[in-house]
Amino acid sequence: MGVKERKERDKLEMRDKILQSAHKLFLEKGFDQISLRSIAEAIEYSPATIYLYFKDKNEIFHALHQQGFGMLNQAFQPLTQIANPFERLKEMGKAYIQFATTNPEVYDLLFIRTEPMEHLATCLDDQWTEGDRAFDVLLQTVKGCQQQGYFVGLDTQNMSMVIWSFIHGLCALGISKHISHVKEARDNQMVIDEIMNNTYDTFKAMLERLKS
Amino acid sequence: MGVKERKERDKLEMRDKILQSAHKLFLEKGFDQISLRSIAEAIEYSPATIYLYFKDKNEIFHALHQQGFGMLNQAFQPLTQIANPFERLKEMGKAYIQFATTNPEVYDLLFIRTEPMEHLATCLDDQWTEGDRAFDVLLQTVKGCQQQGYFVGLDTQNMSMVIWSFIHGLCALGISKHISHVKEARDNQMVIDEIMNNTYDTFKAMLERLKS
DNA sequence: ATTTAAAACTGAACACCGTTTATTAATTTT
DNA sequence: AAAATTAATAAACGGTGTTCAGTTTTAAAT
Repeated sequence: MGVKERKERDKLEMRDKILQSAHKLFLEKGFDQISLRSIAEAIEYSPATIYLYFKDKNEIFHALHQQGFGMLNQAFQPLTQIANPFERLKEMGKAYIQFATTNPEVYDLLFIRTEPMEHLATCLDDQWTEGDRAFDVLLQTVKGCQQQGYFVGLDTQNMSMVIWSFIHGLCALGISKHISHVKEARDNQMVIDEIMNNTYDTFKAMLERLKS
Repeated sequence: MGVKERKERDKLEMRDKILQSAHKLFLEKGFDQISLRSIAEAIEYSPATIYLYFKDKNEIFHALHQQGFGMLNQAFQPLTQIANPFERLKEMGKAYIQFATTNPEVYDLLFIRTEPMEHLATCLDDQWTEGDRAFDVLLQTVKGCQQQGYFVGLDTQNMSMVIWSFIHGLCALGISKHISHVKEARDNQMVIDEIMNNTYDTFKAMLERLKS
């Protein structure tokens, strides 16, 4: 009777087991240190077995990608409470940076690595729904700010892109070890965080001045 | 007599030959499609030979990294002619975006990939001189802008970081195929360029407003 | 000119990687 | 109990970066 159902459950369980192991290895060793073989070993199955549940490695990473977006959305959840759009915008940036610095590998997967995007492009149903949704949240917030006199005369979409570009650029540089110039010190994570915070504070100060 | 000198010349020539082949393959096939074996084949030597001239693959990429900075500096060369710092700043951004979109693989190597930075970290003499220098150019330009009434009251270094973060973020998103939301269209390079230009125009408009 | 020392180069191997296929083992259906 | 279906795997394929014991080429010394 319920044998078919059980099999489906088993299938999903196995998928999940694979993903969990992948996620764990991913956090421990970073993106390009994970191999199908290491995942297979972790779940105590042969490497070939994984191919019964996933088309290829990219599909696994795409699944992790979606999972990562779940984490990001969760981090953004509390912000919906903030009624004032400009305050919300500022807190969004803070939360975004916080997310990126505490989950650098995940951020890398979500916004820097091209593999998940490339896999997406092969999916026929080619669209980055998670990305679209997240960007729309930003868009609405910016629109709210404009209704309160910020950024007037500037296109909402372009302004949102400016903000996203800045925040992403800051996080990307921070994560990828490309901030070393700013002489204060080198390679010390504490210091990099400090630079990122200072930079973000300055950006906020800029935005403040754009109120008419 | 001059045999030692000739040998040294030969050694450098070989290094250069390897680098040239690497650079060519790099432009043709992209970063992670280059293998030492393909480089070896291109120069018609055995893979093992390469290890007589480079410690490992990362050292090759670090050399390409430096070479890429040479290209970037060259692209920035004409800008020194522009006396007005704010005009120069705006053209710098334009040139930077131009460079990134026409040489995406090089940009990727210079500012996104972590491998060259990681190799650098193992170099004892650990410092990113090329990066430092380029950032200093930006810093001086921002300082010039401030002397003309722009961004007053904002820290020069932080302001420079804001600008670099924005431009880098824009380029990184453009290159890495993460711009697809902005609904106008999908995956069309023309459109991505357009979005980048619009975003940059908006950023410039923002900066314009920050004159006291 | 011949031997010797050194430098340049390479074939073959090692330990990995993602992926495919033929085969075996387990389970469900008949 | 037999047949059919499903699940799992061992083994192989073609690829990767890297190492090292040898060979070949070159220069120096005799």
